[in-house]
Amino acid sequence: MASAFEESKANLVRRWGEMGGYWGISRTMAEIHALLFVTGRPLCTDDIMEQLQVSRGNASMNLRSLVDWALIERVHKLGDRKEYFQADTDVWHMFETITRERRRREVEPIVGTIDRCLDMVERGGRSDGVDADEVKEYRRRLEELRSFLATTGALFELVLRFGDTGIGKLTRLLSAPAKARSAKLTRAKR
Amino acid sequence: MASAFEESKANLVRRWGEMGGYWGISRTMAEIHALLFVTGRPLCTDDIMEQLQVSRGNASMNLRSLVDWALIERVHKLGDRKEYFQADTDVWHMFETITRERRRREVEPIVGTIDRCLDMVERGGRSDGVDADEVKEYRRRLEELRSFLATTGALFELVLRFGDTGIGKLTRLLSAPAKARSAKLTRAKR
DNA sequence: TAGAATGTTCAATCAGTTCTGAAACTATTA
DNA sequence: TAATAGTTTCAGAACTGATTGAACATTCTA
Repeated sequence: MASAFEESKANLVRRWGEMGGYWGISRTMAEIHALLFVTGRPLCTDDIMEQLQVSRGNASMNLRSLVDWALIERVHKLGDRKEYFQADTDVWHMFETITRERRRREVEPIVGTIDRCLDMVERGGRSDGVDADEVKEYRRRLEELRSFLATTGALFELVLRFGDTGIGKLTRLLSAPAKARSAKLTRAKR
Repeated sequence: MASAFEESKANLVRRWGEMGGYWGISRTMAEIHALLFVTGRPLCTDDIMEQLQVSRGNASMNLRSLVDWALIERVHKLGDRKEYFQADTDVWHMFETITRERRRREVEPIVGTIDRCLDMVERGGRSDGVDADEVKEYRRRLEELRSFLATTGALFELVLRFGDTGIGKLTRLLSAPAKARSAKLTRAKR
């Protein structure tokens, strides 16, 4: 049973699962995703339960989350009542999906909080024995932070706009010596 | 006590702590970092214990981790035996530090695994009843994944090379209409 | 409609992490 | 060297989040 091929896949799944932990993704969710990613063809819940040794409930929950994240999709087979799942195999699309979702969940709330915090010191006015310079410095920091987050956001959108194949070009382009750039860049367009 | 300024800071610290959870960082570690970031001046262990209501042990451990991550540094005051800590307040530098560390811990192992997995199917040879096309497709996927990781790495280094202030320019530049670019870009250099 | 197959939910349990508090340790001063 | 001030370590407590498994819901088939 354990051909080199199978073992290779199993290895990757295991490692991917470990890494999932570092990301906010649960181990099992990451493993399921990896399994679907390496397998290529759609698998059903029972396949997953068997191959990863997890309970039905667990599989069901995590499959749902993955579908919510749009990292996998349900597929149906004619004449088969079971639901099958298959992973998005376009790595760049995966990246877009994950990053967008994470920005929404993690960056946006922070930006909101920063704005609210700036507001507070703004309208809070000159109170107590707070040093005016200290407040000014505080504001500067918050504004820098917000602008940083905005910039990474813009950068992200930009990278996506260059898309799937363009991005390799883009980096090669930008790391090329400045002189060579202008000509190439106008050709890259879109 | 609770001036608008204080409250504003406390808010930010709380939110930052919550977000820390999403990152692999523990809540307290994130809160300490936030506290130092918003406070600006160095604080000692007791300040932190009091303001965040955590135990000495907890504070000590997390301060150490933050120093390990190079997100804060120890400072000493003349005529005071206590250790003080202060946060790196350059947001871009923070970004560099964190991303570099995360790449090392999270991306590199995955790349290693991918290579090992590719090796396995390579030297494993034609075994059992495995479909040759399936293996080929599997290899394609792994290679795509590896190349994706390499590209993001390159992109990251690139962004850093543009540095602190240059990056804002870079994105504005690149999102500008293609025509306007060539002229500006040669000026941006470095 | 019964009953078989499949999917979902959720309370209880389990596993992994973080936190506390006190003891051990280190460095400094008198 | 003893007393003092500060820091680190660590065993267990508390907490958090993941997982199970059984009950429930749904859909299909005869």
